[in-house]
Amino acid sequence: MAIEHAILVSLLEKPGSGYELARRFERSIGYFWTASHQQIYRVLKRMESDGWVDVRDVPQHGRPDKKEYTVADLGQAVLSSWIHEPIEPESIRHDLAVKIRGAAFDDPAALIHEVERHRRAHTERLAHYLAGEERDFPGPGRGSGQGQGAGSDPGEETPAPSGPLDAGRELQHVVLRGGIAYERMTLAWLDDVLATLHRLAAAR
Amino acid sequence: MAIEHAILVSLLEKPGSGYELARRFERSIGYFWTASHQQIYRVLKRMESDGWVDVRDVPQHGRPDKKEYTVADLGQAVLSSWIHEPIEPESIRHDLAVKIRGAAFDDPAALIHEVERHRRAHTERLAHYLAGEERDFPGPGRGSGQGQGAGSDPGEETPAPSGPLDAGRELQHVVLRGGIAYERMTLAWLDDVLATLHRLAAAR
DNA sequence: CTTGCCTATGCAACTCGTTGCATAGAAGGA
DNA sequence: TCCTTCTATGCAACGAGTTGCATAGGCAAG
Repeated sequence: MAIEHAILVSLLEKPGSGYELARRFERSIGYFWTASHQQIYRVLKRMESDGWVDVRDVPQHGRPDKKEYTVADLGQAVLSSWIHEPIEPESIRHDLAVKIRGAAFDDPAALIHEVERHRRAHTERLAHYLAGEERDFPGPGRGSGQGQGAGSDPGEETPAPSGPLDAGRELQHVVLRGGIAYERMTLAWLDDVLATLHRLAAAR
Repeated sequence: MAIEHAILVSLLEKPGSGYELARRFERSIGYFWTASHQQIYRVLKRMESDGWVDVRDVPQHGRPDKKEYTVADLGQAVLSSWIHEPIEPESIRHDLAVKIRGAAFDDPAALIHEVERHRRAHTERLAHYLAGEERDFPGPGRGSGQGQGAGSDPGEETPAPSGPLDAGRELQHVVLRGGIAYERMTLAWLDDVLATLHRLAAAR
């Protein structure tokens, strides 16, 4: 009960075809949700027959036609009611943590390369997020610093360019800051893991 | 291809029944992996018929008999080869982030209670982890501080009580530190989200 | 000119995981 | 006494998600 909602949000932000959705799920939305194109096509078809979205055939020059999906009124309503119903705070599911605990019954040093590989991948992701932030949310106002929560002073309004309709942008930004904080935290933890593995290898 | 491995690790740390495994998955292992008892029973049965684990019937006084599972040689080998094969760095799948972006097309203020609820849940989890750390890993050495990575100086050996066989404990501790860092990061981010929502609500 | 990649959509088969239900004895509280 | 909770195991049905494959035109590099 959730890919539908992610698709609805993405289509509200910008209508598009199944293919385009699949690419978005590799990018901005995919930072916190993944889905393969097969799944997206299947779900879109169901959503269409349920009246959550509308389709429109768009011929293209030199490319296959695409079906552009838009959110229907019913889809809006479904999304709204989902937003209002509470969900369980989710727990992580981290393969690497299982491997680390399993390494106690194998050679811990053998994991060092794997952990370094993950570290590189997360470094890349962080750089990618930061580049996206620089591109889409420039300006000095509230950079994603230490993730210290930016205080909780809702009183002070941003003086100059506080447009009325950029709630969407603000919310996209806070989600992106979450991704950045997650990657930073993960990198620090992986350093901790590496130090521990090295210590164990040295003292074997 | 992973619950099997989590079960193998858990059984290596301590043999037990399906029921006991299910309870562990709500606790220590469940910090980074969840599984319902139905699934555990089903997988255990398959693992047994594949020769990865051995079963032993244990009669009990005043309670239903239980089947105690132990890891067989083949299971050890399977786990070892899994540990040595590389896995993809996983991405998160965070429902709340979808809701937050979706709130742009609904009332952002309506999310405040939900986010506060999540914040409470994560506060509890953090307290739970910290209590577990205090209990299982006391002593001053390397408390889970800012998650700053504890440096990367593998040269310095802990002088006094560096037992030879607590590789398992060390690895359990570093995984727990990961859970703690995750919860701290999440709490900071939720504060950021709350501040953003309040700002938007004030400027609506 | 062939090989491979990009756009674009989709089916079929399978595994993974959740939800709902069932059984059954013992212990403890209302 | 009845109701709930805990231990302990399990089936059946469904939904979610992955993997493999198929089609098909255009474009670019070797």
